[in-house]
Amino acid sequence: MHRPRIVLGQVRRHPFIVRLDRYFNLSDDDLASLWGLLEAELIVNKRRDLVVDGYEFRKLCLVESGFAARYKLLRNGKRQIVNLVLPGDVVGLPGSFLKKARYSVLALTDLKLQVCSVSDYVRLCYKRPQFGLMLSWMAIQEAVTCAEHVIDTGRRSPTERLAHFLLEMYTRLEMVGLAANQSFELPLSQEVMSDALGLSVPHLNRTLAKLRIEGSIALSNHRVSLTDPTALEMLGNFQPLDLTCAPPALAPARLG
Amino acid sequence: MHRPRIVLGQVRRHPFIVRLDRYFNLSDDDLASLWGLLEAELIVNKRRDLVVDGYEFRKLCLVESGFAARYKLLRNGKRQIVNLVLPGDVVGLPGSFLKKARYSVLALTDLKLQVCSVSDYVRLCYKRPQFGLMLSWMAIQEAVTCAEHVIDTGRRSPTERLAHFLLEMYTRLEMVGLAANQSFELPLSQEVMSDALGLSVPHLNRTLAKLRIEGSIALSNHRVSLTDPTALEMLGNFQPLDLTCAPPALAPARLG
DNA sequence: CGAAATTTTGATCACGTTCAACTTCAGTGG
DNA sequence: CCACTGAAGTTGAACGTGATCAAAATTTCG
Repeated sequence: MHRPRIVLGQVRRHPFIVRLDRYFNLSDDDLASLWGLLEAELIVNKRRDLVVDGYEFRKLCLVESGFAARYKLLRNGKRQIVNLVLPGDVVGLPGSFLKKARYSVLALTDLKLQVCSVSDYVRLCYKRPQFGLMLSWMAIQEAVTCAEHVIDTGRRSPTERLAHFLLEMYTRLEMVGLAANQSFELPLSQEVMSDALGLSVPHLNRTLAKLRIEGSIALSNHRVSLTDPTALEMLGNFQPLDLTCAPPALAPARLG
Repeated sequence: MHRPRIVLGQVRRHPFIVRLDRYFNLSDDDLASLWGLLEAELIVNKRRDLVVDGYEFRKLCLVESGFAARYKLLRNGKRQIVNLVLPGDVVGLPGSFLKKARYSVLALTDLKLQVCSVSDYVRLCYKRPQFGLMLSWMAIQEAVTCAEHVIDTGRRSPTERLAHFLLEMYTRLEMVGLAANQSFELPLSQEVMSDALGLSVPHLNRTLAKLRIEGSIALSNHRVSLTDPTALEMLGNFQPLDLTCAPPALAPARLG
């Protein structure tokens, strides 16, 4: 089987690695091990379902570029988006660890992915324990993002929710170099946003308009500008996600 | 320092171990390693905050018995409960992996806990990689529970939410032997439930009454009986959480 | 037993949904 | 280039749900 040569310099620019490297100081060796697992590079077209609720899925897909949504369709016909998947995120976390996926994942734009199998990854975890910890870190990040989302939909007013959402998008995109100067590209329809925030489309639209009129944000095409971040932070009560750095591999205790 | 002798038979009955053992076949050796990390056994009284939003927390506390709530207090005075912590769950996941905790954890009943430090645990992960995977599994479970909670608060009607919630409680408690025959002890005030489900107390009360009148549930003191589980499952669209079992430690590929 | 917390009930009202129409825009083919 | 089409965004009016506030009933606990 032919394996392309791995160019570490390029790998280090991959948004997933950029994100991980904040918490783990990845050695060239680590990168080589991880990239050695990859089975395929995949392009998925907009509107395609990547993961389907109810079916087994056993891959981890590192998102190099593009947006996706993890969602659930309910009996009553409504849709709830559980989380947006941005560049640097992983598709298949948590779905690949369940006997059958509970959510579907939909490509909101064209997507470029690197794919590896879960079993290969887990095997690597046994050989190099730091990879197990990386998985934990990713899952914890996922859990916290989700927890914040519970608070959004549970107890925040529509305006607060939207403010929080936009700030979350900004910081998550900024982490991977896709946002700067209080401004970023957000290729989501209002229907997607409303299903993420648990609002109706008309009400989301009005809420968006409200923030625009107040001068807190500006929109053009799909570019969002946070023109009054302070006001938004006040509204949304947003706190950036600050995971600790993982302790280094070698136990500092009991040096022999 | 005095360490109590570890009685493995007892450890195996600990709800946390019971829960983990479904996914990992824990050897006596694993149990000994894990129990060797424990620093203290702790009793926390009802109404005490175990973790406080905004403060550093670096412990993992295995809940042997009792109920707690992970919650956030918002600017507007409202409270959202992100997740209920049941016997077998871990307090400090995810809080201990953040620079500062983002949520508080409140004891809803008296609590009995086994405590270990995060850095000790992580150190163990490097020595025995399966512990890193266990942490991943726990975090993934957390993420999925939370995701389900997003759907609840986002797109389910109050009745659906409550049905889903009661079924979730039943299955989580059943996993650790605290529920059977469609019936279980749930020592939560209606205020707690309403803050978990994002409803007002009066409305939760009415919703509870509705399910009672329809004959789907019965309540006495704090014992819940699911008298018509089928109806509830229909309403709540509940799916039990079925994590995969972790692959075994030894890679089946390339035996040398 | 008395005090406090919790549960239950009722009345009112605001917010956000729903449904429908209309506008704007992007893409396509005549 | 414009007409056509379908998707996405915007606006309006009416309705219903669930919040809010208040008070009563009940339970719990010191």
